[in-house]
Amino acid sequence: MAMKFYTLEEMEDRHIGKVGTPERDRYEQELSDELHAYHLGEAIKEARLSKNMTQEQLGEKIGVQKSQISRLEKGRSVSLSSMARVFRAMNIPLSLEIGGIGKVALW
Amino acid sequence: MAMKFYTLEEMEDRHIGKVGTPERDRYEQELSDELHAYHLGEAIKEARLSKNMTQEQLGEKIGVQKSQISRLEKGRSVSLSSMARVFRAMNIPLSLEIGGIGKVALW
DNA sequence: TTGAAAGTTGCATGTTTTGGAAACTTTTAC
DNA sequence: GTAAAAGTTTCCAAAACATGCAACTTTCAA
Repeated sequence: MAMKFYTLEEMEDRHIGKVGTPERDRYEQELSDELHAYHLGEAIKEARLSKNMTQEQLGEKIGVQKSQISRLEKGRSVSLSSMARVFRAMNIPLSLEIGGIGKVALW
Repeated sequence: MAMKFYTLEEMEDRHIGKVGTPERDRYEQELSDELHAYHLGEAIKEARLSKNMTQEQLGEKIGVQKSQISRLEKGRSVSLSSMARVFRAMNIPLSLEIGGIGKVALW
């Protein structure tokens, strides 16, 4: 008995919605959010290591436990506040760059 | 009867904690978060206007009501996801610039 | 001045983040 | 190979966010 196979795109179209619909945009947004959270976490870690700190030390600095730092570095959707707090503690400049508009310092 | 007056700094020291303590740092962090949220809101608005869109149109684009856009522009601590979603909808590049580390594209 | 369009706010509610504790796992130095 | 240090994960409660909806206010053009 022959079986029909689908491409990832076909499945996404069928189950999430066609490209261009708000639902689909939302889905792709979430996907990329995770990717970015990942990168952000990496960045935090890189920064921390560049300052020769352990998660615990960084945690102390901003008043949270090391587990919290671990979570941030693991990058499960890090908030702007967290980012700002962490980089500020390390005295590393952090800003948002908005194409054609300008930069917004985050701390 | 004479009355003692205090400077803002004195009050902050007394009621929130001396500068340098985690509590105090947290407090000042929150203060600046608000400031930034404000700027971020402004930035969203500026971007939206630069694209000649109403809050309602932008809302439609990302699948939320105009009230939501209003709130974002009013800027009560906007999340990274929101920022990304909004600027992405307007096709405006958005990235985080981390001093000495690099840039992280947010969408 | 008035009606429509644009923007803001209160309320209710579901979701996401935050954070501490403590257990568990991985890495590192002897 | 062991013990300590560093990092991760789970459990769970509290705070912060996101949102729709509907009423309200402001802005603006005719």
